[in-house]
Amino acid sequence: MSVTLRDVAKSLGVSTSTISRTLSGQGRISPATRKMILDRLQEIGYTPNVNAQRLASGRAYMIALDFGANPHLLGDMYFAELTRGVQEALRETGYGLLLNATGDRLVNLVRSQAVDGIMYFGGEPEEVEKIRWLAAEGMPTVLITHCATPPAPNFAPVFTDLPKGARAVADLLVARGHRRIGFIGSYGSDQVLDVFVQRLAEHGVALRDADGLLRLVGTDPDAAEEAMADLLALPYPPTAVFARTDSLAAAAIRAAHAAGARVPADVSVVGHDDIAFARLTAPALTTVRIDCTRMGKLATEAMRMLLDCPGVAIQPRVVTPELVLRESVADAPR
Amino acid sequence: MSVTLRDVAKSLGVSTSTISRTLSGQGRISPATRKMILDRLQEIGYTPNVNAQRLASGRAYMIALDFGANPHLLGDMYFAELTRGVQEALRETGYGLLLNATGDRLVNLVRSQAVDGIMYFGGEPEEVEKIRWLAAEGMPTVLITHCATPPAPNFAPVFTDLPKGARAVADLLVARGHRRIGFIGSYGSDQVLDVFVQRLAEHGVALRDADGLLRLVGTDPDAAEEAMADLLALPYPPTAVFARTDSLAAAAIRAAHAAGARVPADVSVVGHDDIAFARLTAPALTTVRIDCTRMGKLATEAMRMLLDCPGVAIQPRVVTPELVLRESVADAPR
DNA sequence: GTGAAAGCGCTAACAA
DNA sequence: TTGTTAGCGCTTTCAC
Repeated sequence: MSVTLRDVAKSLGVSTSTISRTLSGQGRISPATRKMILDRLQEIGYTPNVNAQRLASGRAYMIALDFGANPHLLGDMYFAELTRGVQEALRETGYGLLLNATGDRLVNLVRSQAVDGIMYFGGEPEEVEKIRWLAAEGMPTVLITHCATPPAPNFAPVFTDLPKGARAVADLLVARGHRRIGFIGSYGSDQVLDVFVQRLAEHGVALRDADGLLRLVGTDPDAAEEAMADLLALPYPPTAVFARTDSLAAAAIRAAHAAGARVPADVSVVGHDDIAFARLTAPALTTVRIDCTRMGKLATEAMRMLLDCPGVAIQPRVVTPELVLRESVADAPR
Repeated sequence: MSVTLRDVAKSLGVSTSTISRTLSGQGRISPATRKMILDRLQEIGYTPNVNAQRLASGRAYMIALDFGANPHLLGDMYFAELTRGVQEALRETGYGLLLNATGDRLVNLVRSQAVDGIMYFGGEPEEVEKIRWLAAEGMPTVLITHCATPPAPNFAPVFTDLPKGARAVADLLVARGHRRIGFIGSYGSDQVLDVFVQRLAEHGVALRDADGLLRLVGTDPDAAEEAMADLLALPYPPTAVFARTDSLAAAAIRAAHAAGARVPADVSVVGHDDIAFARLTAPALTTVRIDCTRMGKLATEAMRMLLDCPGVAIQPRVVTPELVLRESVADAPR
């Protein structure tokens, strides 16, 4: 078949272990032999069989990245950006990235030695619990999520400070003179919504479902368009609307146009996530930036800590959302 | 360490090979033992070591998906959708998906037995050549691209019929009465542009750089905004503009708004790719749909053919673009 | 600093 | 139909 370590060893007149050491950098070898081996290896064009390496060493040199059941809730952009961050962090580390191997049960991924650890992106309570259980079973896991979660042995969380972003939006809107504010998005309980409402309350602004200002439409842009139309048709319509995702915000802008309302002159719109498209709406979207690439990087770093320093306690890593001011917010019309 | 096949065999009173056969489905075993083994295995909770399997069988049960140097040219959405398609097709096949392992040289991926085959997404001539070379070297490869390419041993292309889409756009615009048409996007040579211009010519419509109607801005939305502004400032401005990507089209719409031109009443805009956001612009974008999820599926199917039936000639698979009519095109103003 | 040798856990001839 | 046995190609003690 292909050229093996033994073949090479024989042809170089050294033992397999010497070459193995040279390649791994482990154990001492004289600079001379080292150089000789490296040079000859280059010529010969030898490529180690990774499966043999994995079997012998008991390490997979592979990390799994798995997305929860709700990839759409969080959007494709999350996926792309997060993955990019992971890839960048993994580059030149010797680790491979195994994508979304669900279907295999997650447990088997580590048990079968297919991967050394699992990075999981998701936020449902049951998912979080599952991941923590994996960690408790001894598998290195990092959870990328939106809720603060304490670290644990073999477990490192990476999360966003969602409340901070929500507060920033509330502050911005109030500062711009808005008193009548609507919200579009989310299903049931949502940290962003909760904190947003609470912060508004602190400013003396009430955002009540009873006033028709709360439209829990989930993540469907069509529903968001309807919701926005409803909002604008209210006897006393909001002068600003906070949409839970940029897609919903874009839909809201569409609905505003359709209703003949100018954005932001008549109604301000704020999005959330800052996906690539947020700057391409007309007007460009003021939104809360979640740096997913960064999350991917942090997650990967955390995983490498878990792998390289087993037993060492890991600090949770948090990504701070950032308000991105663009064109879709103006002073409240008087 | 963990429980091995030998442990299990011993505890069941059978040989390792019997269990191995049961698990793989290869070779005959009596239904009775088969059932017994499966049941006990369930209880015991045995998980085979994949690296040992891979080493012993010489198969990696893993496929690489690699993106070329231009992930941005083709957009993150391509990435997300394509990957989704691949994942769906891979589900329950027993194959894993190794993402973007470049950094390792592609050749080593197969040589090191890390993967059984490589799916590559990219279109630069040198990339295509590289991939064909890999195939010639005996590595199963599928190329996902935009240019028709003949299949070869170990090589299967999956591509889009870009000319068809370009023609459809030309036909649409002309049918709607447009005679003065601009183009935004692309760097140098681009099949879409070439075919678009030619088709327009067949309709008796000239799209000439000399008239300032050709704006080769690459993929930068900001540049596209400028380009659109320029276009609209022309003494004799176009009544329709075809943008090479949806992002550029969105930028063009923004520029039109800024210039006080109504879309589509004053100027029609057509995009390309139909990314998720195309329906969220205001007005919603008429565009050319490229079904990336489908491409991912087809690519995966092709790869499995390559793997399961080595030596068998593979038909090239082509994805047909589809014109998606939305709101951004209207009859030419008179 | 280097080599010999014993596995890593499984698959797949080959026997039986 | 089932068991025996020899590897798969590498890492890693353990001597020297």
